[in-house]
Amino acid sequence: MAPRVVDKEAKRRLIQKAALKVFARQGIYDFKMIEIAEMAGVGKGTLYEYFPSKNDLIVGCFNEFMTEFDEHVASRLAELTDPVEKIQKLISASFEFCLADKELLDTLFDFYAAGIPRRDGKSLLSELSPMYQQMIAHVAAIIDDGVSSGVFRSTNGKLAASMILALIDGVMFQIALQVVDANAELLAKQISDMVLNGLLNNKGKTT
Amino acid sequence: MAPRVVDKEAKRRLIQKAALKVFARQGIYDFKMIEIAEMAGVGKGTLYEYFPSKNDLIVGCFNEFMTEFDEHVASRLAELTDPVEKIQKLISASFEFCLADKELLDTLFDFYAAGIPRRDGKSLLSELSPMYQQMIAHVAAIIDDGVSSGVFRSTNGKLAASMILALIDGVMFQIALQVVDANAELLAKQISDMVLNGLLNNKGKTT
Amino acid sequence: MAPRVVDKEAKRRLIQKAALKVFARQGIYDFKMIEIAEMAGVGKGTLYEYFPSKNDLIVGCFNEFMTEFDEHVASRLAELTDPVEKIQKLISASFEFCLADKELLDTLFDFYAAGIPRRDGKSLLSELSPMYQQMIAHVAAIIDDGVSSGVFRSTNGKLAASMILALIDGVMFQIALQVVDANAELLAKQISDMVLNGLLNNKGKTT
Amino acid sequence: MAPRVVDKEAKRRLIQKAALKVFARQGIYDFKMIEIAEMAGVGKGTLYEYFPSKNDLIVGCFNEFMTEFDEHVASRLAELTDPVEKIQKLISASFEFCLADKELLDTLFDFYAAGIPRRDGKSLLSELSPMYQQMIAHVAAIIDDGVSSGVFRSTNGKLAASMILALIDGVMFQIALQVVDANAELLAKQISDMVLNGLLNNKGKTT
DNA sequence: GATGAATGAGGTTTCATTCAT
DNA sequence: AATGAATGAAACCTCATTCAT
Repeated sequence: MAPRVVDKEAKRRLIQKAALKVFARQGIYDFKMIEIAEMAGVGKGTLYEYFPSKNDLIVGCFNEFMTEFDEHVASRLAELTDPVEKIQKLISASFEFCLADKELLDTLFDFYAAGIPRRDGKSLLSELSPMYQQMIAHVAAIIDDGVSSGVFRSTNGKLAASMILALIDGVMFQIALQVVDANAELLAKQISDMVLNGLLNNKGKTT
Repeated sequence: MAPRVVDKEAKRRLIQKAALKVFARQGIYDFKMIEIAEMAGVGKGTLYEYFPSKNDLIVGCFNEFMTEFDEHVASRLAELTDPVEKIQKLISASFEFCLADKELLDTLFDFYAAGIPRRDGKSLLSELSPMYQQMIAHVAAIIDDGVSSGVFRSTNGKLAASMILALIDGVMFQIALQVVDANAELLAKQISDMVLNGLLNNKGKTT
Repeated sequence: MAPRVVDKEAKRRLIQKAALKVFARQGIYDFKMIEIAEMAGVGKGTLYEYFPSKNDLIVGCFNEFMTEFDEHVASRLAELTDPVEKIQKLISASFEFCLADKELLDTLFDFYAAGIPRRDGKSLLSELSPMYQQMIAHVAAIIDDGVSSGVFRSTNGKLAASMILALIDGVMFQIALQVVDANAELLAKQISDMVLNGLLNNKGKTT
Repeated sequence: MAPRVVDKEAKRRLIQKAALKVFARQGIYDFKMIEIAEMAGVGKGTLYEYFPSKNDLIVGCFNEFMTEFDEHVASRLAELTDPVEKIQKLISASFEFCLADKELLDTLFDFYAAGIPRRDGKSLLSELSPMYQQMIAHVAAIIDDGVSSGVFRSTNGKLAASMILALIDGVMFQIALQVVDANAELLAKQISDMVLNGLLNNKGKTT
C-alpha cells in the first residue's frame, strides 16, 4: 500500500546523463529541452520536476561533472606521499577521467567558457572560478611540500600549480580540438616530463 | 550617378569591433543582433549588408581575431634567430596580444569552445582546428631547430610545441577566469622558466 | 500520466476554417499568422503544432477545399445515369458548392492562381494541376458516354470536358468579380443551355 | 547644350517589361523590387522615379496589359460586321494575344485573382471589375445584334456574353495550368463551335 | 508524479523605401 | 536623373515554460 516510489535521485542522474549526451552533440547553447527529454525517455514536463529551468539543468550537469572529477583525482592521490608522484598522478588521473568519456571532453570547454566572468560580473557557471581556485591551492600545497623537501627547486608554488593545471587544460583542449592524439598515457608522461625537466639541455651542466 | 560612397571595409571593421565588445559582455551565444547594431551605431539591417547572418558575423570576428593574432606574433618573431629567444618571444607576444584588450580575452574561450568539432563533425568555427594545427607546426619547427643545434635536449618537437601552446592557452584561461593575475610579464617569464627548466631541482646533477 | 487530451483532427479543422475566413478577407498572400490565430481563438504557436509553416497552412486549406468539392460533386452525380443529366448536375452542383460559402469563392481564385506552374516548375499549390486533369478526365468520360449513346453529337470528349469546366470556372470568376449575379440556379440553367444547345438558331434546320 | 534627355515613357515601358518577366517567374506577390531593378538593368531608386510604390508598379503593369489587350481585340474586330464572325474573331483574337507571350499568361491569373473585391471592399486591382463589365457590355451588344438579325436564337445577350468570356478565361486558365495544349487555333475553333452549336445532336431535328 | 498541448515573448531576417551623393 | 547604402518596421518561427489532466 505504499505509493509509487520513485527514486528521484536516480531519475535525476538519468536526466543528467541524457543531458551530457546532448551537450556533447550540440553544445550547451544550442540544445532544446525536448531533445534532452527524448534522450532521457521522459516527457518535457518531467525535466522541470527535477530542474527548475534550462540553466539549472546546465549548472546541475556541470556541478556533477566537477564533483566526479574531484572525487576521481582525490581517490588517486589518496595513498601517495611523494610530491613528484603526486604531480605525476594528478596529471595522469586528470587525463584518465576526461578521456574515459569522450562526450565529457567535448562539453568540458563549453563549461569552461561558460565559467568565465563576464563584464557584467555574471556568468552561467559562477562556481567554476572558486572551484578552480581550490584546485590551484591544492596543487600548490603539493609543490610547496616538494620545495620544502628539496625535491623541487625553489619556486612560487601557487604559480607553478597554475602552470601545471594550465598545461593539463591546454592539452585536453587540443585533444578535443583533434590536433593531438588522445593518447592519455603518452601525453601524461610527456607533460610530466616537461613539467619536471623542462626543455633545456642542462643535464650535467655544473653552472 | 553614384550614391553615398563608403569605405565598406572600414565599416565592416567598425561592426566587428562593436561585435567584440558585445561578445565580451554577453558571450557569443547570448547576444542579440540589435545590441551589436546599437553598439556600432548603425541600423539592424546594416549588419546584414556586411554579414549574411548572425553566425557569419561571429565567424567573421573570429577570423579577424586569429588573423591579427598571427600577424602580431609573426611580427615579434621576425628578427629572431635563437630558438630559446623565439620560444620566449612567442610566449610573451601571445600574452601581450591577448591582454592588450581584455575584451578579446573574455571572448577567446567562447571561440575556442565553438571551434571544437561536434559529434556530427560540424562546429561553428570549423577553421579553428586547422589554424591551431598550423601554429603547432610552426612552433614545432622552432623546437626541432633548437634540438638540432643542441640547445634543447632531444624531444618530440611537435609534442613539445603542443605543450607550450597548451600552457599559454591554459594560463590565458586562468587569467580570464580571474584565478591568476593578468601580469603579462611575470607570467611570460614564469612560463618560459617552466618550459625551459622544468620543476625539478637537477642543476648540478651529473646524470 | 496523460496530459490534456484533444481531438487534434477537430482542432486542425478549426484552424482551417479560421484560415479560410482570413483568406477571404485578405487573400492568401497578405494575411499574417497572428490573424489566423486570433480568428481561431488559439495562440500563434498552436498553429505551428498543426501546420509546420505558413505555406503548409495554405496548402492544407487548399487540399481540404478540393477534397470537399470533389466529394460534394461526386455525391450529387452518384445516382445519375443519363449523360445530359450528369452534365447538368455537374454544373449545378459546382455552383451549389462554391456559392454556399461566399468566402470560399473569394479564395478559390487565389488558389487557382497559386496552382499555375511557374517558370521554374514550382508553384505553391503543385497539386492543382493533376487534380484538375482528373476532373477533366472524369467529365470527358461522361461526354464520351453521351457521344456513344448518340445523345451528344460526335466531339472530342476531353476537349468538350475542358470547355465545360472552363465555363464553370469562368462564370464563377465573374461572380467573385461581382460582374454577374450570384444566382446559382439561373446561371446553372443558362450554362447548361449554352453547353447543350449553343448559341445558333439552328433548330429545325435540316442540314 | 540641351540637358540629358531621357525618354521617360520608354524607360517606364522598359521597367514594365522587366516587371512582367519577373511576375511570370515569381508571381505578383513573391517578387522583390531589386529583382525588377536588376532585370531592367537600373538601380532600385530608379524604379521609384517611375512608380511611387511597389503596388503602383503592379497596377501599372496590369493597366498596360489590359490596355494592350483591348486595343488588340478592338483592332481585330474593327472591320467586321457579321455577329458570328465577330464572336469567332473575339475568341481567336483573345487567344492570339494571350498566347503570343507565354509570360503574360502566367501572370494573367495573378492579376485576375488580385482583381477580386475582398470582404473589406479593397482589392489590389480595383479597376479589373469595371473593365470586365465593359467587356461584357461590348460582347453583349454583338450578341443582341445577332439576335435582332435572327442569326442567334433569342437569348439574354448580357448573360451569353458572360458565358463566352467565361469560356475564354476558363480555357486560358487551363492552358496556364498546363492541362490543355496551347494550340490557339484549335481551341478557338472548338470554343466557337461549342458556343455556336452546343453539345446536343439536334441538327436535322424538326421539333 | 508524469505528461505534452498550448502559449507568446522574443529574436532573426527580409525588404520596401528613402535620400545623400 | 540615377543610384545603392542604410534603415527599421514587420512577420515568421522557435522554444522555454506552464498546467490541465
